[in-house]
Amino acid sequence: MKIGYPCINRTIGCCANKAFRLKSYSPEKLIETIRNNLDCLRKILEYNVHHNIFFFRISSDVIPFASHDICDFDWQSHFQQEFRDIGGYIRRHDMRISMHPDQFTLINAQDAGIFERSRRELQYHADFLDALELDTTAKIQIHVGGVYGDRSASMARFVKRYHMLDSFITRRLVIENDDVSYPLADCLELHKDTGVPVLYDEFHNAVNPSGFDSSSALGGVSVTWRQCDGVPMVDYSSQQAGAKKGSHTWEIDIHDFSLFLERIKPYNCDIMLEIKNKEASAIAALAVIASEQHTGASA
DNA sequence: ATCGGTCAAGGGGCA
DNA sequence: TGCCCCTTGACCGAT
Repeated sequence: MKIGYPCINRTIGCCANKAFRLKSYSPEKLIETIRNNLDCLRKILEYNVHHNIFFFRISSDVIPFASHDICDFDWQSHFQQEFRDIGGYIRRHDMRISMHPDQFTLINAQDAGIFERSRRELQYHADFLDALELDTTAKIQIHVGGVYGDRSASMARFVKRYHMLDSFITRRLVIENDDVSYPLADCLELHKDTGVPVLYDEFHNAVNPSGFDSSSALGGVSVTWRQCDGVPMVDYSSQQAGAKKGSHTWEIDIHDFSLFLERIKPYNCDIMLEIKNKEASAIAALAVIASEQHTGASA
């Protein structure tokens, strides 16, 4: 079991997801920004290894505007050496990597143009992971998409569109139960029609449930990940006290996390902590696991 | 130097 | 239909 955090490190003082406004786009600015982001990504990964954190979500913004019309820059060739170095570092340390395109990536969109832009965005993410020469256990996670007033039609459209995607995308694609539209039961249904692995989000399942507790959810998703997909990825967060329902907590609740681990004990998975203080919570979570293993060994 | 509205991209919920 | 919210942090123009 690996523990990870998404995109940003708050300790080391650099930013691997630096972007800029479309209005101020220039090829020079793009190159400079990518160089900064890759340098920082490398530093974050080194920090992670040093702290036994072997799961990381890489920001989609490392290459700003990568799938936008304005960008015709061949970043793969220009930064080939940097990608090889970083990819080699990831593989040497057996790190697990995910990426998460944002909410505008909708493969079940009614509009063909939105689908096409989403397809290009997914292509960028797949190209990125390919440039790092990572195997198919490195995943791209997306939500199912919009409901558009007709859930079954929109799920059918997801299946149809999924089958239109090239295999170099689908071999990395996984879907995640979301907090508003498509709960876990729908994702498992879509797995049946597509074979897409399902990434279980514990917090979304609490906010938008569909009859699964943590344990049965893990049981359900575990069989959707094949050998070539790696062990299931799981997103974990908890509610920020006093904030709007669905707000991610600032700091991991160690007690709640321990209970979660206990409930999913029979299953192996890699856990992504979607918690705002990032690496601090990952380190705290690792301490919990270490102490429980110690307790278990001496019991 | 600091503040805060706004940022490529959509959709959902509510009035 | 139209408006505001989302998740999120940082850009960048206004002051």
